[in-house]
Amino acid sequence: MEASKETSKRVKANSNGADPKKSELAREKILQAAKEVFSRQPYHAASLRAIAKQGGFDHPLIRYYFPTKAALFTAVVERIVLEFGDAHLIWLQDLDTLSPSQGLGLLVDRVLVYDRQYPHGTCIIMQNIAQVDRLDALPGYRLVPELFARIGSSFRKKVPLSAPEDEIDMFFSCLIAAFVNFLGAPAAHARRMGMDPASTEYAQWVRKAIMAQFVPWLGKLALPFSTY
Amino acid sequence: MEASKETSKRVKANSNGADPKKSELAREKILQAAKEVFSRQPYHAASLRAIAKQGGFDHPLIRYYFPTKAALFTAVVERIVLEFGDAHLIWLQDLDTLSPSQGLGLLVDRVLVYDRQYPHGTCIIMQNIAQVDRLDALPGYRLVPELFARIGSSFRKKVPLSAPEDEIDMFFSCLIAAFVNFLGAPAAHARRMGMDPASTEYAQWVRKAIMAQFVPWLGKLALPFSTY
DNA sequence: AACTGGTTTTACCATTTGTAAAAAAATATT
DNA sequence: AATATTTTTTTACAAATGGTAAAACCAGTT
Repeated sequence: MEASKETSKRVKANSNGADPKKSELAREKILQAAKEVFSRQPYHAASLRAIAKQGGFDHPLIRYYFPTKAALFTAVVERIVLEFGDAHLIWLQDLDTLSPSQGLGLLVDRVLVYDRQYPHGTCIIMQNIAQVDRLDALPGYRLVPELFARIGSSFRKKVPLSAPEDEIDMFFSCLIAAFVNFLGAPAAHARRMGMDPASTEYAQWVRKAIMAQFVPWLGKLALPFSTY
Repeated sequence: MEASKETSKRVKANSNGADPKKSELAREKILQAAKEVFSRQPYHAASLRAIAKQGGFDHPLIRYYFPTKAALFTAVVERIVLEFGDAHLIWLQDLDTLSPSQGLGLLVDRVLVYDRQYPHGTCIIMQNIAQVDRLDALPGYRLVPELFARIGSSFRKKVPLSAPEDEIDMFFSCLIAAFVNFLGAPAAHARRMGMDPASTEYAQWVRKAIMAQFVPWLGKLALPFSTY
Protein backbone atom coordinates (compact mmCIF):
# COMPACT_ATOMS: atom_id res chain seq x y z
CA MET A 1 0.00 0.00 0.00
CA GLU A 2 1.28 3.36 -0.92
CA ALA A 3 1.74 6.41 1.24
CA SER A 4 -0.79 8.92 0.03
CA LYS A 5 -0.67 11.27 2.96
CA GLU A 6 2.55 12.81 4.20
CA THR A 7 2.44 11.15 7.61
CA SER A 8 0.32 8.06 7.09
CA LYS A 9 3.26 6.00 5.88
CA ARG A 10 5.53 6.90 8.70
CA VAL A 11 2.80 6.17 11.20
CA LYS A 12 2.24 2.82 9.58
CA ALA A 13 5.92 2.02 9.55
CA ASN A 14 6.11 2.87 13.20
CA SER A 15 2.94 1.03 14.12
CA ASN A 16 3.96 -2.41 12.90
CA GLY A 17 6.05 -3.31 15.94
CA ALA A 18 9.48 -3.39 14.31
CA ASP A 19 11.83 -0.45 14.00
CA PRO A 20 10.83 2.15 11.46
CA LYS A 21 14.31 2.22 10.01
CA LYS A 22 13.65 0.80 6.57
CA SER A 23 11.03 3.25 5.45
CA GLU A 24 12.56 6.23 7.21
CA LEU A 25 15.94 5.47 5.74
CA ALA A 26 14.60 5.22 2.21
CA ARG A 27 12.79 8.51 2.60
CA GLU A 28 15.98 10.07 3.85
CA LYS A 29 17.98 8.57 0.98
CA ILE A 30 15.59 10.16 -1.50
CA LEU A 31 15.67 13.53 0.22
CA GLN A 32 19.44 13.44 0.24
CA ALA A 33 19.68 12.63 -3.47
CA ALA A 34 17.13 15.33 -4.25
CA LYS A 35 19.09 17.85 -2.23
CA GLU A 36 22.19 16.98 -4.21
CA VAL A 37 20.54 17.37 -7.59
CA PHE A 38 18.47 20.44 -6.70
CA SER A 39 21.62 22.15 -5.50
CA ARG A 40 23.20 21.63 -8.92
CA GLN A 41 20.20 22.51 -11.08
CA PRO A 42 17.20 24.83 -10.84
CA TYR A 43 13.86 23.21 -10.08
CA HIS A 44 12.65 22.81 -13.64
CA ALA A 45 15.94 21.54 -15.00
CA ALA A 46 16.29 18.83 -12.35
CA SER A 47 14.46 15.63 -13.27
CA LEU A 48 13.15 12.86 -11.05
CA ARG A 49 15.22 10.41 -13.06
CA ALA A 50 18.37 12.39 -12.39
CA ILE A 51 17.56 12.33 -8.67
CA ALA A 52 16.95 8.59 -8.79
CA LYS A 53 20.22 7.99 -10.59
CA GLN A 54 22.02 10.17 -8.07
CA GLY A 55 20.62 8.08 -5.21
CA GLY A 56 21.01 4.71 -6.92
CA PHE A 57 17.35 3.75 -7.05
CA ASP A 58 14.56 3.79 -9.65
CA HIS A 59 12.52 6.90 -10.11
CA PRO A 60 9.07 5.52 -9.26
CA LEU A 61 10.33 4.90 -5.76
CA ILE A 62 10.18 8.63 -5.27
CA ARG A 63 6.45 8.58 -5.83
CA TYR A 64 6.03 6.01 -3.08
CA TYR A 65 7.28 8.58 -0.59
CA PHE A 66 6.43 11.85 -2.31
CA PRO A 67 3.29 12.15 -4.43
CA THR A 68 4.76 14.62 -6.93
CA LYS A 69 7.97 16.34 -7.90
CA ALA A 70 6.51 19.49 -6.40
CA ALA A 71 6.00 17.72 -3.07
CA LEU A 72 9.56 16.42 -3.11
CA PHE A 73 11.00 19.86 -3.80
CA THR A 74 8.79 21.34 -1.12
CA ALA A 75 10.06 18.74 1.34
CA VAL A 76 13.65 19.59 0.46
CA VAL A 77 13.02 23.31 0.88
CA GLU A 78 11.18 22.69 4.15
CA ARG A 79 14.15 20.70 5.37
CA ILE A 80 16.77 23.29 4.61
CA VAL A 81 14.57 26.09 5.88
CA LEU A 82 14.12 24.19 9.15
CA GLU A 83 17.86 23.66 9.39
CA PHE A 84 18.54 27.35 8.79
CA GLY A 85 15.79 28.21 11.21
CA ASP A 86 17.62 26.37 13.97
CA ALA A 87 21.10 27.41 12.92
CA HIS A 88 20.60 31.13 12.59
CA LEU A 89 19.62 31.41 16.24
CA ILE A 90 23.04 30.04 17.16
CA TRP A 91 24.81 32.25 14.61
CA LEU A 92 23.40 35.34 16.30
CA GLN A 93 24.17 34.33 19.87
CA ASP A 94 26.33 36.55 22.04
CA LEU A 95 27.23 39.00 19.32
CA ASP A 96 25.86 42.06 21.10
CA THR A 97 28.81 42.40 23.46
CA LEU A 98 31.38 42.45 20.68
CA SER A 99 32.74 45.19 18.48
CA PRO A 100 31.44 45.40 14.90
CA SER A 101 34.60 43.78 13.65
CA GLN A 102 34.66 41.01 16.24
CA GLY A 103 30.94 40.41 16.10
CA LEU A 104 30.69 40.23 12.34
CA GLY A 105 33.84 38.11 12.25
CA LEU A 106 32.33 35.59 14.61
CA LEU A 107 29.08 35.57 12.66
CA VAL A 108 30.87 34.97 9.37
CA ASP A 109 32.94 32.19 10.87
CA ARG A 110 29.84 30.49 12.20
CA VAL A 111 28.10 30.73 8.84
CA LEU A 112 31.17 29.41 7.03
CA VAL A 113 31.47 26.43 9.36
CA TYR A 114 27.81 25.70 8.88
CA ASP A 115 28.07 26.00 5.13
CA ARG A 116 30.98 23.59 5.03
CA GLN A 117 28.85 20.99 6.79
CA TYR A 118 25.59 21.75 4.99
CA PRO A 119 26.61 23.17 1.62
CA HIS A 120 23.33 22.43 -0.15
CA GLY A 121 21.07 24.96 1.46
CA THR A 122 22.54 28.11 -0.01
CA CYS A 123 22.99 26.42 -3.39
CA ILE A 124 19.34 25.39 -3.65
CA ILE A 125 18.26 28.87 -2.65
CA MET A 126 20.63 30.46 -5.16
CA GLN A 127 19.65 28.13 -8.00
CA ASN A 128 16.09 29.42 -7.87
CA ILE A 129 16.33 32.89 -6.36
CA ALA A 130 15.85 34.67 -9.68
CA GLN A 131 12.44 33.04 -10.00
CA VAL A 132 11.01 34.36 -6.71
CA ASP A 133 8.72 36.65 -8.64
CA ARG A 134 6.98 33.54 -9.93
CA LEU A 135 6.43 31.62 -6.74
CA ASP A 136 3.65 29.62 -8.37
CA ALA A 137 6.32 27.97 -10.51
CA LEU A 138 8.48 27.05 -7.51
CA PRO A 139 6.56 24.85 -5.06
CA GLY A 140 7.47 25.52 -1.46
CA TYR A 141 9.94 28.24 -2.32
CA ARG A 142 7.84 30.88 -0.60
CA LEU A 143 9.37 29.50 2.59
CA VAL A 144 12.68 31.08 1.61
CA PRO A 145 11.62 34.74 1.72
CA GLU A 146 9.70 33.86 4.87
CA LEU A 147 12.87 32.42 6.37
CA PHE A 148 14.82 35.53 5.45
CA ALA A 149 12.18 37.66 7.11
CA ARG A 150 12.47 35.60 10.28
CA ILE A 151 16.26 35.75 10.28
CA GLY A 152 15.90 39.48 9.75
CA SER A 153 13.80 39.99 12.84
CA SER A 154 16.12 37.76 14.85
CA PHE A 155 18.97 39.91 13.66
CA ARG A 156 17.24 43.09 14.73
CA LYS A 157 16.49 41.60 18.12
CA LYS A 158 19.82 39.97 18.86
CA VAL A 159 22.03 42.68 17.39
CA PRO A 160 20.58 45.91 18.69
CA LEU A 161 21.72 48.86 16.63
CA SER A 162 21.00 52.54 16.97
CA ALA A 163 20.34 53.27 13.31
CA PRO A 164 16.87 53.81 11.84
CA GLU A 165 14.97 50.66 10.97
CA ASP A 166 15.26 51.23 7.20
CA GLU A 167 19.02 51.29 7.37
CA ILE A 168 19.22 48.17 9.48
CA ASP A 169 16.93 46.39 7.05
CA MET A 170 19.13 47.54 4.21
CA PHE A 171 22.24 46.32 5.97
CA PHE A 172 20.68 42.96 6.66
CA SER A 173 19.37 42.58 3.12
CA CYS A 174 22.80 43.23 1.69
CA LEU A 175 24.49 40.92 4.15
CA ILE A 176 22.21 37.98 3.49
CA ALA A 177 22.35 38.64 -0.24
CA ALA A 178 26.13 38.47 -0.07
CA PHE A 179 26.06 35.20 1.84
CA VAL A 180 23.58 33.60 -0.56
CA ASN A 181 25.57 34.88 -3.49
CA PHE A 182 29.05 33.81 -2.37
CA LEU A 183 28.06 30.52 -0.75
CA GLY A 184 25.22 29.59 -3.09
CA ALA A 185 27.13 30.15 -6.33
CA PRO A 186 30.72 29.68 -5.21
CA ALA A 187 31.95 28.74 -8.66
CA ALA A 188 30.84 32.07 -10.10
CA HIS A 189 33.24 33.93 -7.83
CA ALA A 190 35.97 31.40 -7.04
CA ARG A 191 36.69 30.71 -10.68
CA ARG A 192 37.22 34.39 -11.33
CA MET A 193 40.18 34.30 -8.96
CA GLY A 194 41.35 30.86 -10.02
CA MET A 195 40.27 29.18 -6.80
CA ASP A 196 38.54 25.89 -6.09
CA PRO A 197 34.98 26.77 -4.99
CA ALA A 198 35.14 24.08 -2.28
CA SER A 199 38.53 25.09 -0.91
CA THR A 200 39.20 26.75 2.43
CA GLU A 201 41.11 29.30 0.40
CA TYR A 202 37.84 30.45 -1.12
CA ALA A 203 36.09 30.36 2.25
CA GLN A 204 38.76 32.68 3.61
CA TRP A 205 38.34 34.91 0.60
CA VAL A 206 34.61 35.13 1.32
CA ARG A 207 35.34 35.96 4.95
CA LYS A 208 37.68 38.75 4.03
CA ALA A 209 35.34 40.11 1.36
CA ILE A 210 32.32 40.23 3.64
CA MET A 211 34.35 41.82 6.41
CA ALA A 212 35.69 44.48 4.07
CA GLN A 213 32.20 45.30 2.80
CA PHE A 214 30.27 45.27 6.03
CA VAL A 215 32.50 46.13 8.98
CA PRO A 216 32.70 49.87 8.23
CA TRP A 217 28.99 50.02 7.55
CA LEU A 218 28.15 48.11 10.69
CA GLY A 219 30.36 50.50 12.61
CA LYS A 220 28.19 53.37 11.49
CA LEU A 221 25.01 51.55 12.46
CA ALA A 222 26.28 50.50 15.88
CA LEU A 223 25.27 52.26 19.03
CA PRO A 224 27.64 55.18 19.39
CA PHE A 225 27.64 54.82 23.17
CA SER A 226 27.99 51.07 23.23
CA THR A 227 30.93 49.67 25.16
CA TYR A 228 32.58 46.87 23.30
CA MET B 1 15.81 27.73 -48.53
CA GLU B 2 16.78 27.80 -44.92
CA ALA B 3 19.59 29.69 -43.26
CA SER B 4 22.04 27.06 -42.17
CA LYS B 5 24.99 29.29 -41.53
CA GLU B 6 24.81 32.28 -39.22
CA THR B 7 25.62 34.83 -41.89
CA SER B 8 24.53 33.23 -45.14
CA LYS B 9 20.93 34.32 -44.72
CA ARG B 10 21.76 37.88 -43.91
CA VAL B 11 24.12 38.08 -46.82
CA LYS B 12 21.46 36.71 -49.10
CA ALA B 13 18.88 39.13 -47.79
CA ASN B 14 21.28 41.96 -48.40
CA SER B 15 22.40 40.73 -51.78
CA ASN B 16 19.01 40.68 -53.45
CA GLY B 17 18.80 44.34 -54.17
CA ALA B 18 15.96 45.38 -51.93
CA ASP B 19 16.27 46.44 -48.33
CA PRO B 20 17.13 43.70 -45.90
CA LYS B 21 14.44 44.79 -43.52
CA LYS B 22 12.12 41.82 -43.59
CA SER B 23 14.57 39.15 -42.65
CA GLU B 24 16.55 41.33 -40.30
CA LEU B 25 13.39 42.44 -38.56
CA ALA B 26 12.15 38.90 -38.06
CA ARG B 27 15.49 37.88 -36.63
CA GLU B 28 15.34 40.84 -34.29
CA LYS B 29 11.78 40.02 -33.30
CA ILE B 30 12.85 36.51 -32.33
CA LEU B 31 15.87 37.73 -30.40
CA GLN B 32 13.71 40.20 -28.52
CA ALA B 33 11.15 37.56 -27.56
CA ALA B 34 13.92 35.20 -26.52
CA LYS B 35 15.50 37.89 -24.38
CA GLU B 36 12.19 38.45 -22.67
CA VAL B 37 11.62 34.79 -21.88
CA PHE B 38 15.22 33.97 -20.97
CA SER B 39 15.19 36.86 -18.51
CA ARG B 40 12.21 35.30 -16.75
CA GLN B 41 13.35 31.67 -16.76
CA PRO B 42 16.65 29.83 -16.65
CA TYR B 43 17.87 28.30 -19.90
CA HIS B 44 16.47 24.82 -19.42
CA ALA B 45 13.10 25.98 -18.14
CA ALA B 46 12.50 28.31 -21.09
CA SER B 47 10.99 26.59 -24.09
CA LEU B 48 11.06 27.57 -27.74
CA ARG B 49 7.28 27.46 -27.75
CA ALA B 50 7.13 29.94 -24.89
CA ILE B 51 9.45 32.23 -26.82
CA ALA B 52 7.31 31.91 -29.94
CA LYS B 53 4.16 32.68 -27.99
CA GLN B 54 5.87 35.69 -26.41
CA GLY B 55 6.77 37.02 -29.85
CA GLY B 56 3.50 36.13 -31.53
CA PHE B 57 4.84 33.70 -34.13
CA ASP B 58 5.07 29.94 -34.54
CA HIS B 59 7.98 28.17 -32.96
CA PRO B 60 9.47 26.58 -36.09
CA LEU B 61 10.20 30.08 -37.33
CA ILE B 62 12.95 30.21 -34.76
CA ARG B 63 14.70 27.36 -36.47
CA TYR B 64 14.73 29.24 -39.73
CA TYR B 65 16.96 31.87 -38.15
CA PHE B 66 18.68 29.89 -35.41
CA PRO B 67 19.57 26.24 -35.99
CA THR B 68 19.06 25.19 -32.38
CA LYS B 69 17.86 26.43 -29.03
CA ALA B 70 21.50 26.50 -27.96
CA ALA B 71 22.35 28.79 -30.88
CA LEU B 72 19.47 31.13 -30.02
CA PHE B 73 20.54 31.38 -26.40
CA THR B 74 24.12 31.92 -27.48
CA ALA B 75 22.99 34.73 -29.77
CA VAL B 76 21.07 36.35 -26.92
CA VAL B 77 24.04 36.09 -24.58
CA GLU B 78 26.37 37.42 -27.29
CA ARG B 79 24.05 40.35 -27.76
CA ILE B 80 23.85 41.35 -24.13
CA VAL B 81 27.57 40.77 -23.64
CA LEU B 82 28.28 43.05 -26.59
CA GLU B 83 25.97 45.69 -25.17
CA PHE B 84 27.66 45.50 -21.78
CA GLY B 85 31.01 45.50 -23.50
CA ASP B 86 30.23 48.89 -25.05
CA ALA B 87 28.41 50.30 -22.06
CA HIS B 88 30.93 49.54 -19.34
CA LEU B 89 33.53 51.68 -21.07
CA ILE B 90 31.21 54.63 -20.71
CA TRP B 91 30.34 53.75 -17.12
CA LEU B 92 34.00 53.97 -16.16
CA GLN B 93 34.78 57.24 -17.95
CA ASP B 94 36.13 60.19 -16.01
CA LEU B 95 35.82 58.60 -12.59
CA ASP B 96 39.47 58.91 -11.68
CA THR B 97 39.27 62.59 -10.82
CA LEU B 98 36.41 62.16 -8.37
CA SER B 99 36.30 61.24 -4.70
CA PRO B 100 35.31 57.67 -3.82
CA SER B 101 31.85 58.83 -2.91
CA GLN B 102 31.35 60.99 -6.00
CA GLY B 103 32.97 58.48 -8.34
CA LEU B 104 31.04 55.50 -7.13
CA GLY B 105 27.86 57.54 -7.08
CA LEU B 106 28.30 58.47 -10.69
CA LEU B 107 29.10 54.88 -11.61
CA VAL B 108 26.02 53.57 -9.85
CA ASP B 109 23.82 56.19 -11.50
CA ARG B 110 25.15 55.26 -14.91
CA VAL B 111 24.53 51.58 -14.29
CA LEU B 112 21.03 52.24 -13.01
CA VAL B 113 20.13 54.36 -16.03
CA TYR B 114 21.47 51.64 -18.30
CA ASP B 115 19.57 48.94 -16.44
CA ARG B 116 16.33 50.85 -16.73
CA GLN B 117 16.75 50.95 -20.50
CA TYR B 118 18.13 47.42 -20.90
CA PRO B 119 16.75 45.45 -17.98
CA HIS B 120 17.17 42.01 -19.52
CA GLY B 121 20.93 41.65 -19.40
CA THR B 122 21.38 41.35 -15.67
CA CYS B 123 18.29 39.16 -15.40
CA ILE B 124 19.53 36.65 -17.96
CA ILE B 125 22.89 36.54 -16.26
CA MET B 126 21.32 36.11 -12.84
CA GLN B 127 18.88 33.42 -13.99
CA ASN B 128 21.78 31.15 -14.90
CA ILE B 129 24.68 32.29 -12.74
CA ALA B 130 24.39 29.39 -10.31
CA GLN B 131 25.03 26.98 -13.19
CA VAL B 132 28.29 28.59 -14.15
CA ASP B 133 30.19 25.54 -12.90
CA ARG B 134 28.51 23.52 -15.64
CA LEU B 135 29.23 25.67 -18.65
CA ASP B 136 28.65 22.70 -20.97
CA ALA B 137 24.98 22.89 -19.98
CA LEU B 138 24.71 26.61 -20.77
CA PRO B 139 25.62 27.33 -24.39
CA GLY B 140 27.39 30.63 -24.83
CA TYR B 141 27.33 31.44 -21.15
CA ARG B 142 31.10 31.28 -20.91
CA LEU B 143 31.01 34.77 -22.44
CA VAL B 144 29.66 36.09 -19.14
CA PRO B 145 32.68 35.31 -16.95
CA GLU B 146 34.82 36.50 -19.84
CA LEU B 147 32.89 39.77 -19.90
CA PHE B 148 33.33 40.17 -16.17
CA ALA B 149 37.05 39.64 -16.55
CA ARG B 150 37.18 42.33 -19.23
CA ILE B 151 35.17 44.77 -17.16
CA GLY B 152 37.52 43.97 -14.32
CA SER B 153 40.61 44.94 -16.22
CA SER B 154 38.92 48.07 -17.52
CA PHE B 155 38.09 48.92 -13.93
CA ARG B 156 41.68 48.45 -12.83
CA LYS B 157 42.88 50.61 -15.69
CA LYS B 158 40.36 53.41 -15.50
CA VAL B 159 40.11 53.60 -11.73
CA PRO B 160 43.70 53.50 -10.53
CA LEU B 161 43.91 52.53 -6.89
CA SER B 162 46.87 52.15 -4.61
CA ALA B 163 45.82 48.91 -2.95
CA PRO B 164 47.35 45.51 -3.76
CA GLU B 165 45.91 43.77 -6.79
CA ASP B 166 44.17 41.08 -4.71
CA GLU B 167 42.19 43.64 -2.81
CA ILE B 168 41.15 45.52 -5.89
CA ASP B 169 40.01 42.28 -7.47
CA MET B 170 38.08 41.48 -4.33
CA PHE B 171 36.44 44.88 -4.35
CA PHE B 172 35.51 44.56 -7.98
CA SER B 173 34.16 41.04 -7.55
CA CYS B 174 31.93 42.13 -4.72
CA LEU B 175 30.75 45.21 -6.58
CA ILE B 176 29.78 43.36 -9.72
CA ALA B 177 28.20 40.59 -7.67
CA ALA B 178 26.07 43.17 -5.91
CA PHE B 179 24.96 44.72 -9.21
CA VAL B 180 24.08 41.38 -10.73
CA ASN B 181 22.28 40.39 -7.59
CA PHE B 182 20.21 43.53 -7.06
CA LEU B 183 19.47 44.27 -10.70
CA GLY B 184 19.25 40.68 -11.96
CA ALA B 185 16.87 39.45 -9.26
CA PRO B 186 15.12 42.64 -8.21
CA ALA B 187 12.05 40.86 -6.91
CA ALA B 188 14.09 38.90 -4.40
CA HIS B 189 15.13 42.08 -2.65
CA ALA B 190 12.37 44.57 -3.47
CA ARG B 191 9.62 42.32 -2.18
CA ARG B 192 11.39 41.98 1.15
CA MET B 193 10.90 45.69 1.68
CA GLY B 194 7.48 45.82 0.08
CA MET B 195 8.65 47.64 -3.03
CA ASP B 196 7.84 47.19 -6.69
CA PRO B 197 10.97 45.69 -8.32
CA ALA B 198 10.54 47.97 -11.33
CA SER B 199 10.02 51.19 -9.35
CA THR B 200 12.43 54.07 -9.07
CA GLU B 201 11.96 53.66 -5.34
CA TYR B 202 13.75 50.33 -5.56
CA ALA B 203 16.42 51.76 -7.86
CA GLN B 204 17.13 54.42 -5.27
CA TRP B 205 17.26 51.76 -2.59
CA VAL B 206 19.86 49.88 -4.64
CA ARG B 207 21.87 53.06 -5.05
CA LYS B 208 21.90 53.75 -1.35
CA ALA B 209 22.71 50.15 -0.49
CA ILE B 210 25.65 49.93 -2.86
CA MET B 211 26.98 53.27 -1.70
CA ALA B 212 26.75 52.24 1.94
CA GLN B 213 28.58 48.98 1.27
CA PHE B 214 31.29 50.17 -1.02
CA VAL B 215 32.14 53.82 -0.39
CA PRO B 216 34.06 53.22 2.86
CA TRP B 217 35.88 50.28 1.33
CA LEU B 218 36.73 52.23 -1.78
CA GLY B 219 38.03 54.99 0.41
CA LYS B 220 40.54 52.60 1.91
CA LEU B 221 41.62 51.37 -1.51
CA ALA B 222 42.00 54.84 -3.00
CA LEU B 223 45.32 56.51 -3.44
CA PRO B 224 46.07 58.19 -0.12
CA PHE B 225 47.79 61.05 -1.87
CA SER B 226 45.20 61.51 -4.57
CA THR B 227 43.67 64.94 -4.88
CA TYR B 228 39.93 64.78 -5.42
C1' DA C 1 6.33 -23.56 4.60
C1' DA C 2 2.75 -20.38 3.53
C1' DC C 3 0.96 -16.02 4.18
C1' DT C 4 0.74 -11.02 4.94
C1' DG C 5 2.24 -6.50 5.02
C1' DG C 6 5.21 -3.02 3.37
C1' DT C 7 8.81 -1.82 -0.17
C1' DT C 8 11.03 -1.69 -4.78
C1' DT C 9 11.18 -2.48 -9.60
C1' DT C 10 9.34 -3.19 -14.25
C1' DA C 11 6.57 -1.66 -17.82
C1' DC C 12 3.67 1.81 -19.57
C1' DC C 13 1.10 6.28 -20.64
C1' DA C 14 0.22 11.23 -21.77
C1' DT C 15 2.47 15.48 -22.29
C1' DT C 16 6.07 18.47 -23.46
C1' DT C 17 10.35 19.27 -25.55
C1' DG C 18 13.74 20.20 -29.45
C1' DT C 19 14.11 19.14 -34.05
C1' DA C 20 12.77 18.20 -38.81
C1' DA C 21 10.57 18.22 -43.31
C1' DA C 22 7.12 19.54 -46.33
C1' DA C 23 3.35 22.59 -47.52
C1' DA C 24 1.71 27.20 -47.85
C1' DA C 25 2.12 32.06 -48.14
C1' DA C 26 4.45 36.11 -49.26
C1' DT C 27 7.75 38.57 -51.89
C1' DA C 28 10.86 39.47 -55.55
C1' DT C 29 12.31 38.83 -60.44
C1' DT C 30 11.67 38.19 -65.14
C1' DA D 1 1.36 37.91 -65.54
C1' DA D 2 4.18 34.09 -64.64
C1' DT D 3 8.02 32.29 -62.37
C1' DA D 4 11.51 31.87 -58.86
C1' DT D 5 12.93 32.81 -54.17
C1' DT D 6 12.42 33.77 -49.54
C1' DT D 7 9.72 33.57 -45.41
C1' DT D 8 6.19 31.43 -42.46
C1' DT D 9 3.10 27.87 -41.05
C1' DT D 10 1.40 23.22 -40.79
C1' DT D 11 2.35 18.74 -39.58
C1' DA D 12 5.15 15.18 -37.73
C1' DC D 13 8.53 12.70 -34.83
C1' DA D 14 11.83 10.92 -31.45
C1' DA D 15 13.41 11.71 -26.90
C1' DA D 16 12.68 13.05 -22.23
C1' DT D 17 9.60 14.14 -18.51
C1' DG D 18 6.17 13.53 -14.63
C1' DG D 19 3.04 10.36 -13.40
C1' DT D 20 0.59 5.55 -12.96
C1' DA D 21 -0.48 0.73 -12.24
C1' DA D 22 0.79 -3.80 -11.76
C1' DA D 23 4.18 -7.13 -10.86
C1' DA D 24 8.15 -8.67 -8.11
C1' DC D 25 10.56 -8.61 -3.94
C1' DC D 26 11.41 -8.80 0.91
C1' DA D 27 10.61 -9.09 5.94
C1' DG D 28 8.40 -10.62 9.51
C1' DT D 29 4.31 -13.74 11.51
C1' DT D 30 1.73 -17.62 11.86
